[in-house]
Amino acid sequence: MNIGEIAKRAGVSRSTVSYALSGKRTVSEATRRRILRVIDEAGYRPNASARALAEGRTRTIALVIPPAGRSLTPIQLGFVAGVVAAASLHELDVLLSPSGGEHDRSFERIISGRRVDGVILMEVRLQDARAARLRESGLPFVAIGHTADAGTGCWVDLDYEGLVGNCVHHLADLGHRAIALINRPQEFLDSGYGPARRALDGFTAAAAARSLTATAICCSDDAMAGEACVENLLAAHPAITGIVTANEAALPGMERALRRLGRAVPGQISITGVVGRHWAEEFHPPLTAADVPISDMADRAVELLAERISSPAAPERHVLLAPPISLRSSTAPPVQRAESDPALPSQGSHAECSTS
Amino acid sequence: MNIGEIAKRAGVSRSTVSYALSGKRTVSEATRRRILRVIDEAGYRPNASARALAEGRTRTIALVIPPAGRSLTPIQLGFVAGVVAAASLHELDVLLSPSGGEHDRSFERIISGRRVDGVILMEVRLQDARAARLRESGLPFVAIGHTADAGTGCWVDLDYEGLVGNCVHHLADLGHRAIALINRPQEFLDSGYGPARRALDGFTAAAAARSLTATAICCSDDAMAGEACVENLLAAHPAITGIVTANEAALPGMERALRRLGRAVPGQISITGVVGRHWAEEFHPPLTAADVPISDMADRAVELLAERISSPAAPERHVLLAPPISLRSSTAPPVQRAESDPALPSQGSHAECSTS
DNA sequence: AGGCGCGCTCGAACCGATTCGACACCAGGC
DNA sequence: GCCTGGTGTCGAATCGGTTCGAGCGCGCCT
Repeated sequence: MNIGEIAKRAGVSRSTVSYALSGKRTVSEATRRRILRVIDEAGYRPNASARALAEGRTRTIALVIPPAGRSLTPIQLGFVAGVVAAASLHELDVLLSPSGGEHDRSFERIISGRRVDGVILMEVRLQDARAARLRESGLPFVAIGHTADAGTGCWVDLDYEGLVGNCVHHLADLGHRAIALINRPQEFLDSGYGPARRALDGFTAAAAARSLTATAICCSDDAMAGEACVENLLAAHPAITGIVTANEAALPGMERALRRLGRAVPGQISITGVVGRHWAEEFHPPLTAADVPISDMADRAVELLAERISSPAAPERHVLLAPPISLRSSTAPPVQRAESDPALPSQGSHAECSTS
Repeated sequence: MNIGEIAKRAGVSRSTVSYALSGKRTVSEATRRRILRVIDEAGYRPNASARALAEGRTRTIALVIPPAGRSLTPIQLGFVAGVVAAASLHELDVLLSPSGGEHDRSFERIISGRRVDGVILMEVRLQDARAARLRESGLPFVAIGHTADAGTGCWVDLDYEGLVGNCVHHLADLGHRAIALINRPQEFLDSGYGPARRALDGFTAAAAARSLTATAICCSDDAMAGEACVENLLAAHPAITGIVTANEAALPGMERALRRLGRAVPGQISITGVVGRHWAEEFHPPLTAADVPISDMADRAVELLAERISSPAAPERHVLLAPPISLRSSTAPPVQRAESDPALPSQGSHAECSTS
């Protein structure tokens, strides 16, 4: 069933059918009605490949995900779902492309075969080969996270530096004097992954500004690493009363370690950070944190891309999101140790216990 | 840069370029070399839309995911990644399609616009409108999970009935006499979601075969629900010593509840079930479970689909996977309560505490 | 009455590939 | 010397749409 068949049945030419459907030229009401009735009866839909060829656009965007071998984190997962949903509202379909290693052929196939009108690039690095390739190809694209040359290209990102800084200030305001950052894995930091780098920068700067004793460590993206991390951290730095985390996957392990060490949250240790809402709410007690606005980011990315596709000459736009800290119940003023008025003996004794 | 331009530069006709590339007719060695050199210099790749139109196939498959609004479970996420990776090996691209609610337009667009050569349908129900639509359209498709009329259509599924049965037998072999099943949410059961239904059937049948006291309950797909679920369960049925779960998302909450109730695993309560490996390993202690072979399932689904696309007349194939139970450390013989030799007084007293 | 403009429709070109039939060329066999 | 068969190449048709230029019929204005 193609447009020619419809035209024949309606007794008009193919072009008239096309115009009746697109509305790009006027078609008399009577003719239009007749054509639409035939189309309806036949259940006709224009062939997407033919239309793409003629129009020069595919109405499809690519979403480039990190190497598929490694399991995606729930935050990335949410992002994928968000992009699909947002694209659906723009009548765009989403082609999923893995990248990295053997899958680069797929990426290359999609780019150079002009299978898509634009690309959303997840988890970009400060130096990113895929971004460079896209720039060279001239295909519109939006990066999630920005590359080292932040001025060029469109991107949507989270202000990790500011957000982590806010967390530090939040702890400092409560009276904490010794704090720690639990960051993403060391290899992310080494390979120039922006969020990890900027989380560290923001942490260091804010801690310095408030004259806090600050310790930053990296932690693999899993619960077991989080558990070990917190144990080592508190053993090496017993004075720490506040923790900022940029690593959501480690949270369940952190919770486990704190419980085993007998450190109450927020009684003895306050925890905050930048994590997905889901993780913040699953934590026990619910985590006071800057919630990563995943679906916001997905919406903005698709919006930026759609805009760029329709007017490629428009200036490149950037979006830097900085969600507020959602107050839940994992932070509180630190326990006063032996100094002024020991008003809370039970908490005090607990604290002594735990440091032994 | 198109095939005509390449032909001109190489001094041959367009068809010769095409044949040199596809190898479907012989081209002299000298000509072929010349053409390839020109292609290489120009960085030419055939336009995917044009090729799709001419060949009548898009070299793309659709992966239909559950309504995107609800967060995907990690198991589904892993499946998406697995399908993308497997498809990449077959030189197929993957178009992601949400389904359900407002997103059905996207599904319809993909199907009737012939954007893809085949479809993989996730999370099918026993009665599934999408499967019916696909059957009607004649597009090859593979379902993950099977519909009520299991004979028709291709599918890949897990033998939930047998697997949950194995878990029951495992507990029975260890000596447990009172067990429970923690299933997927009630609404899944009600809406005819196969895995939930078959898990229940397998549980009931195996428990009856071994004359066990059996309780089956449903539980929402999140940690808080799991926590409440285990608490209520053990309060209502204090005799229970073994739990089988088909709900991986509830595991963290179950762990939390058991710890708070002071029930040691596997000392006082044994736990097993059918869950993704990741979840089994994150559990504390590591969960003895039938690991859902996610990437296996993805591979098989893509393989079946690729086969069906290349030879649509071939008989429809089904794959029912039944992975073995991986022994980790969350199951053990039950504590003997007050009967024969009370060899473990401390555990016994704990048990008394917790039931109070 | 002639000319103009407008509304509607048609035919043909085009997008960029694949594929089929035809043909030129050359070697070998009678 | 002619026919045969195989090899290599070309031109044209085709896939199913979109879009442009042109033409037709009609009413209105001068």
